[in-house]
Amino acid sequence: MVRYKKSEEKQKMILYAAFQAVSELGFDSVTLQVIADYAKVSKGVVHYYFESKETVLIELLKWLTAKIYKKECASIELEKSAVKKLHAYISSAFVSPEKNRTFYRVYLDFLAKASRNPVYREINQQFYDNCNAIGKEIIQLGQKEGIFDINLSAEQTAPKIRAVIDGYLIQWLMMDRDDLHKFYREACLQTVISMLNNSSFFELRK
Amino acid sequence: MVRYKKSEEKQKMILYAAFQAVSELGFDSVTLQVIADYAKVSKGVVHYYFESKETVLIELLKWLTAKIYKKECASIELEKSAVKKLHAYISSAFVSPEKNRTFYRVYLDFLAKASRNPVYREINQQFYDNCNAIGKEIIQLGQKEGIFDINLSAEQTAPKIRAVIDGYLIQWLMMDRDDLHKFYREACLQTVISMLNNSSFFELRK
Amino acid sequence: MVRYKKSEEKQKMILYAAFQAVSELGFDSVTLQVIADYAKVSKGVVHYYFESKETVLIELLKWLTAKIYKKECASIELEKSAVKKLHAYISSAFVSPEKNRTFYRVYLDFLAKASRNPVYREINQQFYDNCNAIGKEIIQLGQKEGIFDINLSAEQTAPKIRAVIDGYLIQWLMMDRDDLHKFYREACLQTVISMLNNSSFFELRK
Amino acid sequence: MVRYKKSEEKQKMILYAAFQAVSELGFDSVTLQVIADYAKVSKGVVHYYFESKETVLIELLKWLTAKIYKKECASIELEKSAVKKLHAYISSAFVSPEKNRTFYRVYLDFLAKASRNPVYREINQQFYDNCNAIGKEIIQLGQKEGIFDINLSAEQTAPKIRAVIDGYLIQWLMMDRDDLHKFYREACLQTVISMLNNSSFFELRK
DNA sequence: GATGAATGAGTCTTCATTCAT
DNA sequence: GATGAATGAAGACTCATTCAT
Repeated sequence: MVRYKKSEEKQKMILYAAFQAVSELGFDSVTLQVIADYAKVSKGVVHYYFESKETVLIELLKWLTAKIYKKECASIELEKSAVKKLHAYISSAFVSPEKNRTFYRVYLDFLAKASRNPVYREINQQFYDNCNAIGKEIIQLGQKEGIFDINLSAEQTAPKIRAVIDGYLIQWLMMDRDDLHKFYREACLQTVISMLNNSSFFELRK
Repeated sequence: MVRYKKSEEKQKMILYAAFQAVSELGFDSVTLQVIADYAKVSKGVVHYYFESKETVLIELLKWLTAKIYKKECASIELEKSAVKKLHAYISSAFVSPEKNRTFYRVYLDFLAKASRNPVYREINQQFYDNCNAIGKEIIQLGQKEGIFDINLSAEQTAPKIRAVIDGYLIQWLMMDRDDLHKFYREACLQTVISMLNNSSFFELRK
Repeated sequence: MVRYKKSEEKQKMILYAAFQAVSELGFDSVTLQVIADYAKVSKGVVHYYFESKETVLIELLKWLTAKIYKKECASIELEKSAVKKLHAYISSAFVSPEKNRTFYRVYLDFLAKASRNPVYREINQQFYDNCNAIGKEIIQLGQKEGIFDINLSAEQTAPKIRAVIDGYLIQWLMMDRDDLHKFYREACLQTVISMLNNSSFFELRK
Repeated sequence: MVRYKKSEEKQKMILYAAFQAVSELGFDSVTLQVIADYAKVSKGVVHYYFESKETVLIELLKWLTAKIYKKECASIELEKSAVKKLHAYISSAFVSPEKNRTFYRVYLDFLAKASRNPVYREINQQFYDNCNAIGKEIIQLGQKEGIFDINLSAEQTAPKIRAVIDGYLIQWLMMDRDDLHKFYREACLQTVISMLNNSSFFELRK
């Protein structure tokens, strides 16, 4: 069957509607009817553009992680120094309470699914890989600049940055306090920087 | 009363069955029939002990987080120094690939729900508070011992420890590689220690 | 899952309701809701007793063909001579306009399905085999009695009897004229008898 | 008009596509999309040439039975004697395993529908009438030739020929064995001949 | 003439919940 | 206390039909 042919635009529209719907209601509670309602189309249209509900969700997550990654890329590209790039990266991750809430709600549903389903895990792995590429770039630049510990393996350290970002953002989401968003962003930045600066210190004192 | 006791035991049994079931299948896919099957009781029994499916899940998460917390408490109590307590705490959090997988799958489902539902959020907050109490105790002890940065607010820093632990464990879960479990535990420990040691450094260089 | 345990009676009731429903509306138009309505139970009950709609239909056809066969068996057992048994067999097949209509409508749906689906074909083959056993018995008895052509292979001739019966009953059904039922029964009987008597004649004149 | 002609051709094409589709999938499973796919046209075209799905099916069956009848007519016209015409008729009915399978699958679906729906029954009646005209012609010729029982009413006997043909072909279809096709054709021929030869015998011995 | 996007009614199926035994 | 039969609401999915282009 020839699908996806013409209106890729409409597909995107449906995905965005699904994103809003999932964010507000959660994976379990989102029905195709709800997605259709959010997209202001009939139920049949969703099926017309996507084979199944599962497909909608999978495409949603591909689209979403790709979008996040692109934004992060764009924001670090504007900066030159490692520290500024790191700032930019983390600021991009902590974009705003509203957007973080919307995204991380969906992302948590996604992670929960990914913990059991290889298809979702694969998509997340792609996201991780992309984020790690960013992390690696920043670490290596910082090492060249002499401000990050030269002994760190960029390869092994990059994932840790993402782990810390996600850890903080998830906790922030759970706190349900928008006013703490800035605090969490700073905390995250601090933790990452201390991680990149001081592993040698840690080794000495261990 | 003996009867009451027996009831309580059976309740626990059902909760444990629900835990296994949710871990394997996820919140969405778990039905009361499945829980009953895991518990080797009839479907009616589950309803006999719990008002509704929702109640089962809520009780499950109360029980689960309480259990995790107790284990963590027990493990740090055995140690005297701050560093050893921290080790014990993190080792307790990174108990084993199998147990971490089982727990964090459920916990992710839980967090996803909690991001929208105040009831679940409340339960998680209790868990966070408990964990933060542990964190605070360790930080303050370390500060007394002179090995942790004295300028850190224990109150504000304790949550960060949990954020880092969860961040690492979630990423580990996504990697689906049991052999990396140890690596993630060490990375987590390093990050936490560098966080506690070096905030002054960070301040200086910023 | 433990199904089919207790109320086999209710299963039969649902099958009978399905039989009536299919006969009146046809396979395509019969929904589980319709079957439930005919059985005067809720829609869920049908699913409780049968895995799927397909299962209902398959069981229906097993049950139906078994029932027809049993009746035919019972009717020929009462007779002693080959001709009388043949009469009984065909009379049993041409039981009454109402019952023939009800059964053959369903049976035609069944045959249509069986022409493409091995599962249904298998069930029909069982029915054919049973009918052929009846035919064989009659033919061999008639040959012993000296009234049927001794040169006929009972094995090869028995299926022909059923083919002729079905051919006539299907045509009768299409005519939609109850008053012709008797005529078709007699025509069927004649054709079968001439088939059993005269193959030698045919050979001679060919 | 050329336009009209083109239309007619396309209609035939769609009907033929529908025929193939129904034969392979059955009435229930055939959708307009499937028919369109088989005909290599868009879904809209089918609706352009036919009012509704039902119309497609009805026209299909008219077209199909007319086609079969024409072929049978053509084949008996080539022969002179009654026996040869009968041979030709039955050979035409038993044209080949492939074609019989294709046709009788559809025809069974058709009969199943006809058993409840007067519209389809009407079309089939037309087919029966046509077939009976052939049968009558053969019988009367045979009676003139002195090889068929002169006491037979051609009017009443002709339908029986078709009943026997259909009975055998349906059973053959159910056996799913192409190698038996020839056997069933011969058996059908024998049965019809014995039917036409020997009714007087039957009367005598009854 | 032809296309295929859009609609929404209708179907199967699942499952939490109720309740008679 | 315990069971599992019964219910029916709700969801995913299909598909004939319509209609703008």
